Amino acid sequence: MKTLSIKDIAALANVSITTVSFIINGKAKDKSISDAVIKKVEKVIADSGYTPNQTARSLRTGNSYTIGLLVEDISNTFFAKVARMIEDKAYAKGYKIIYSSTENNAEKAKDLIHLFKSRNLDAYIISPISGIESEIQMLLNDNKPVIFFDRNLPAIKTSYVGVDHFQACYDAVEAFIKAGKNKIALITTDIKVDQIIERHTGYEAAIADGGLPYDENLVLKIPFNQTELQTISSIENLFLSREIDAVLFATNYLTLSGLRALKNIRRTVNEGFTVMGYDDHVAFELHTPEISTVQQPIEEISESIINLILKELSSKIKSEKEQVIFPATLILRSPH
Amino acid sequence: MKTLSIKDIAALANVSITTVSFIINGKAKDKSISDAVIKKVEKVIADSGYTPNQTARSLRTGNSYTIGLLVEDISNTFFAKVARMIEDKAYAKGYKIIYSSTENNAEKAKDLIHLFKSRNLDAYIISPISGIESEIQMLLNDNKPVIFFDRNLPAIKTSYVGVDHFQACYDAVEAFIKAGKNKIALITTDIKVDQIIERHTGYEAAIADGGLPYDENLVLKIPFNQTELQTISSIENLFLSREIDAVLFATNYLTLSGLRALKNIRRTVNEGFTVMGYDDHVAFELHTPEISTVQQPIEEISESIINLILKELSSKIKSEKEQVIFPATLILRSPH
DNA sequence: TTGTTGGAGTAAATCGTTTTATTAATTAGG
DNA sequence: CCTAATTAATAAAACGATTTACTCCAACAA
Repeated sequence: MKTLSIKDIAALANVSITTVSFIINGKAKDKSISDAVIKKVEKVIADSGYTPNQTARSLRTGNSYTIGLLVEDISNTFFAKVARMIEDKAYAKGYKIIYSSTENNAEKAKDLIHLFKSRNLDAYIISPISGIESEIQMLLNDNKPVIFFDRNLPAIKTSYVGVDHFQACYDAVEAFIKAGKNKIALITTDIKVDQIIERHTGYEAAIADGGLPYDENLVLKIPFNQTELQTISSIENLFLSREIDAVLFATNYLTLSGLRALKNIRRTVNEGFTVMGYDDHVAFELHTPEISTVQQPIEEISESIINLILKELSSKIKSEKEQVIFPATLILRSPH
Repeated sequence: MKTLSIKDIAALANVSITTVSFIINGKAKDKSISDAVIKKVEKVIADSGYTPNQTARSLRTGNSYTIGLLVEDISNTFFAKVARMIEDKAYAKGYKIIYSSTENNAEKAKDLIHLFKSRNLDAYIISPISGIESEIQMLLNDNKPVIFFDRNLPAIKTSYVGVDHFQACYDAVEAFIKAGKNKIALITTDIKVDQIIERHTGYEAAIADGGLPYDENLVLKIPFNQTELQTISSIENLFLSREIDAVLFATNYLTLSGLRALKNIRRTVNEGFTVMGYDDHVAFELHTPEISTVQQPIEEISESIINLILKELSSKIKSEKEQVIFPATLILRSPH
């Protein structure tokens, strides 16, 4: 039994294709189709289990009820959680998600954007990397909503949902200082995007405001493309070579590498050596002792993203771009 | 500047649409198009940055170079990792992934399958639940490859990639017994699928073979739809009310709940009370002491899934269905 | 000379919808 | 009674590709 088309339904109901189409799309009243015909066609559709071919629809109308999600790595817990929440909310409105991981590689990202474009996606949710500006601009010229999150591309004028990382890091360091720490390390990456740089400047500002000297030996910038083993050993090295009483990690995966490093060198977290992670992770909570962390409000972020998209999609006129910045929350656990 | 169509390319190159299509699809030689024309058209395409509209292609050819992935929850680390690996391998072959989470809800899953079908997906990777048999059969009748993984649906004859959970649990319990344990608990869920039931029978068999009495009070079946807080308290209850010297968890998330429960009741894992988790998780490795676990070979599973799909897609004739079962590995950590 | 073959390319049908005209029949207005 | 407006429905074009079936011409054989 091959799948039915609108033609078959029209034949079965003894009406024209047009009539069926109007009924499917809820335009029957508008186009003054009689109630009797509506009922008849609806019955045929229900009995046959017909569903319209989305591809044909998409070709004709130019939209696909599909939203593209482009992140660095979908298996990263932060992105996976955002993906899940976005999916839920999109599903409720009849939208599906198609995703890909850019691996922080501009070439791959550009390629993916072209692929997405050729599929008539209705909107894009992107955690961008520099080097893809012109493809993003292409999407915007196409009048497709593009929402950045997690990271921004200042050269592009589009909506952005993010977190105030400056303040988050400032608060984290300030908490350390209030707890009497004065040899505070920062472990971050060398990726040159605002959202990472802000974390560094937040750290610097809090150090300065706390009256501590800025010691560049306490700041470790991990090269992005290095293996985790290399990262762990750089961190071990820092911990063994410098006197440190508190450490702030600037990303989730660096925190995990840091905890591995601590385990390797058998240094325990306690009143004399406290740790602050970034983004929450079950491992922080189950760690002994529990690990404090800077928590991004994932649910709010996801909700905000999907709301912005739905707003843009539903308004005919070009809606203006918004910048939504959420505060992060300090989750302070045991020794702090 | 609106996007170009094959028509525009044909006009720019002064040839017919047909010729352009043949060239794009590498059929030029076959259809005896002259080298000069091929070169000319290729130049026009390169200069204009034209990419064929995938939706139109899909409508005409009936396939979409898109694979659907349906799992219980994409934010679960196991599924997120599988998703990522599948995505990588699919991308290398020009396929994209579209995913959704079923939330273990048959109605939602059926709905999603219809949605997917109306989008002409080329193949489906599904961690199934019972109640969706007829929709799966519909896909198979349509001649679309469907690969089950993680869970199977015995009523449906299609390829399955999974793990020998019976043996995994048998081995885990056997290891406990060899270490001198004799009050071994099992914490599992009440979902009635083979892959969960096997874990129980593996446990039972090892208990029996080890000469221990089967004590049903040591087996806790957590209802699927209960909140995590409820789960944690049931587990605490078990630990407090029974004398237990070892515990095997049957799923990843139950292990995490179990570790939370242990933390709450301040019971530490040591020689007298050992724990075995399911699926690996950073939290197990960073736990103090480290938590042993039953590890599914995620990379092999993903690779196997994608290979099966590509094989089915490339062979014109109906390829036969395969059952691929991998062994799990016991990762034994500190006190064991 | 005629007929066949192969090379080089194209016109038109098709995929399954949506949407814009258009038609035919009925009703209302003057 | 004639025209205009409304109701109820449809035919056909369009979306952007792929693919089948042609055409046209030159070369070659008999």
